[in-house]
Amino acid sequence: MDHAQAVAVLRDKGYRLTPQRLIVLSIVADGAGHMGVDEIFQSAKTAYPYMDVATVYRTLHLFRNLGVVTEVAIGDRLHYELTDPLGGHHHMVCRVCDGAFNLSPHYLEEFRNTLSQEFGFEPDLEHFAISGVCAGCRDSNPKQESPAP
Amino acid sequence: MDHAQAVAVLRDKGYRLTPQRLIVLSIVADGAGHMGVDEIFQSAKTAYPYMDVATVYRTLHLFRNLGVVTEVAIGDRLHYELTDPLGGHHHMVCRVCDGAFNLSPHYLEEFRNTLSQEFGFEPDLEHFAISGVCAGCRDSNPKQESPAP
DNA sequence: TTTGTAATCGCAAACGATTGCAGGAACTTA
DNA sequence: TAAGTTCCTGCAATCGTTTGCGATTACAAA
Repeated sequence: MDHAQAVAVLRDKGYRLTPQRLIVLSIVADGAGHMGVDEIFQSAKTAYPYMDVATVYRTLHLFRNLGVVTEVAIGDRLHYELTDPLGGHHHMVCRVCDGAFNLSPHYLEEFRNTLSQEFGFEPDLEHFAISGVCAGCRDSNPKQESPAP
Repeated sequence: MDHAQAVAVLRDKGYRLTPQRLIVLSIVADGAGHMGVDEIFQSAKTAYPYMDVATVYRTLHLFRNLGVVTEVAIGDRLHYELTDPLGGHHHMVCRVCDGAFNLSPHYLEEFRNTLSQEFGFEPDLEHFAISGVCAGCRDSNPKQESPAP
């Protein structure tokens, strides 16, 4: 999905091409993946000072429902990026450094098949992030605060 | 984990046994799993009218960090239940009917091993819910609203 | 180009969740 | 049992996100 394709999707579905939507789209498209809402909002405000944060949220939700952007939970905040046309990738997010790493969907397919066959449950595995600790932080960082004295 | 064990954990770690904490603990222990915060708060307020919702949140987070309760995301709301002493189970949550179904951890172990071996990434798969559509809703409910005309 | 109309926006209020602070309560020690 | 200290609570302010509403604007049709 690129900028032009996204505009075509909006027009084809009958949604208006407002300056606000085009600005948000450009920001997400030009950003280097995983953009937070406030990051997008601040950037949009410099391009269009009357921009309201509610509009940013509404626009991102519209884009998400149209499949134009993909929503990724990093920590407890949602981030957005242009949808990967090849069926997408998943994310591994380190809870120590907040770094995000891409993961091929291949690794989840077997799990999906098991759930579907054993329980008849169809999981939404398209866009979700797996929390954990990355190799770098695991090897160097002593930070913890869980079930321990 | 039962009520008495939870109290022992609090005392052993040096946390105070306040009425508020004991009330929240009893409510979660007596509830039939997956209790929402407001559900817990309303119930606590009848037992102790001065109870504040901030205290409920602080108490639940403390219990979660101590491993006394398990936090489960259902929809976009967090729910709580006493931690399963057998290492816990996961949840499959239907996004149509919001029903929650337990899932043995066995189904995630293979996935965990793959991530650890291939990427050195240690995922937090202890307490998370898999969103999707359950067999009942899949077979009967026509509700949808995604990338379509 | 002008007009009509429904989609969309900005604003402000509201919501669930979190945090700072000062008073009060639980536990320890004597 | 009484006193001291630290933790914990209630309150209120705040944060990020969502929603209702009247005003504005993009687009279609004349």
